[in-house]
Amino acid sequence: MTPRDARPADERSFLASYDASAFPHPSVAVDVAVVTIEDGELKALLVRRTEHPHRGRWSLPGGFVGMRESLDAAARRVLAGKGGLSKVYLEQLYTFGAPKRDPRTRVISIAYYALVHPGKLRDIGIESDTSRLATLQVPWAGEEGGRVHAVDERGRKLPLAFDHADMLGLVVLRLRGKLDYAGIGFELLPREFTLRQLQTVYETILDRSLNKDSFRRRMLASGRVVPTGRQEAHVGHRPAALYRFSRDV
Amino acid sequence: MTPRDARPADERSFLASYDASAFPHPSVAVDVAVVTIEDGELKALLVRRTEHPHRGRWSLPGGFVGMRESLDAAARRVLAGKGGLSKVYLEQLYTFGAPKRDPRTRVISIAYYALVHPGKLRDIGIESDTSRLATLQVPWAGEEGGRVHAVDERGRKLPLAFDHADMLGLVVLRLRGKLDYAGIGFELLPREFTLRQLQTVYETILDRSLNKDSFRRRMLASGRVVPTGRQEAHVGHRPAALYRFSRDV
DNA sequence: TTGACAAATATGCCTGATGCATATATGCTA
DNA sequence: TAGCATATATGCATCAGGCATATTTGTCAA
Repeated sequence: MTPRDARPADERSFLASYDASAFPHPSVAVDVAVVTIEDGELKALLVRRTEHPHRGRWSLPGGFVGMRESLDAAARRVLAGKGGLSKVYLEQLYTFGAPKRDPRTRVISIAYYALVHPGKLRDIGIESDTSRLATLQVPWAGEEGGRVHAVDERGRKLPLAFDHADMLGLVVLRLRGKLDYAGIGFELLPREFTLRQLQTVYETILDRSLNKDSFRRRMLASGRVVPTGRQEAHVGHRPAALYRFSRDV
Repeated sequence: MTPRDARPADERSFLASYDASAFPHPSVAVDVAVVTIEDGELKALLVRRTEHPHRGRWSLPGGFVGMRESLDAAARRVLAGKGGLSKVYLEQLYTFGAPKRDPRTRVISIAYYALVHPGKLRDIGIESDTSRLATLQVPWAGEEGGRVHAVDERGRKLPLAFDHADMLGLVVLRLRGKLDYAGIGFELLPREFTLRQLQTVYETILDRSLNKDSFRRRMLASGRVVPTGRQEAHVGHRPAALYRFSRDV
């Protein structure tokens, strides 16, 4: 939509008929869930809040949307601010707009999620006092009070600010839904990977074990996975062949 | 996100550290695609714009989001304004925020889609000078210039305002993706329906024909379709059994 | 140098779902 | 009351997924 439909449709100029300052506008922000898989666990990048509200809690990195900036551009700017994450898979997730989600003023937030493989994330030195990679604990699907928890390396729950737990919960559901459909699994792996690594990504996202043989057959038959001719080295057993993702079909 | 992360984290009160009037905010609107299936065609409710910009073009019904109103509530309010569409399936689709999508000022629009069966829509008297049910012509998936067209009953293209063609395109993709997964097909049918009607819904959304026997077996085996014991009447051939949707698996 | 190891890779079979063809049932209409 | 058009039922071939078993191959330790 755009003009106020309820307005009398007389012949004033469109500038006169739409006065942006005539009523208050909400603030618009983006929040970005940077997700990776490490040691068979889903993890997300969290930053500690240093200001009210929810001071001391953990939140997704975010920022306000500039007046001349697209939503995607705002999300990429937030990513760039977090140590140079560029060229990563980024997709809009959902828009959160409960009137009281921020106690200060009305803030509507467009949530995004980015997928990175753990090596890339560790390279840019994420862990610090105000930034960490938190493990996502996903309760059983549809379970009562099935909210996603973020925990530290010792399993202690990290308190999340605002509705960011809802955002992370939606990320998990979206990943499960798009896993087969789109090439999401590959975004969480380095450029070359073994089928075992790919299966671990699938099993982590789906939170269930998969049949090894049929997984292998299905992936090879899909044509989205092509052998590079190389194989792993120094793994203490027969090395697996390395594959890469093929976008075409 | 919420506070300005770049701000110095000193000890001023949070009210002082966040001045909503210090920088301009975009307008926030919702647009709702009311979708139905009639005569084996996907159709959407369009309204004719009576003001600039895109005066005379067709657009999705929409409205601005109130400062104390959730996004879902805003979308339902828009629906209620269109002749009393309540209790319909409504789901957030995607948020469109290109800086120039509205030439007047920055407007960020959260697109929704609603699913209705055609009887319900016809009952409330949709067709008029400024409102109509337009057929969606969906080009072959991934085809060059694969934009969705809205056409009138004679097949003439209706010009769409803003990025509303993109919105309708996304609706179609979303419907295809969620068709098997969620109970979307049933929202486009009356409370009791035949398996043939359900198959037509599936074929219309997927834009391909399905095997009748396996479709029937699959639906009955899914447990989401239960017989009511009743059957159609006066159809000029053997009447089909009537079924209804069962939410519990 | 060689054998044990651990996981990758290969092969075969069973089962269930889907595609397809054919046969039968049934309310409506002329 | 016969014919019609479509629903419903049954049988079979094909294919993908689940599962078990056998073989292959770098690594590491004796």
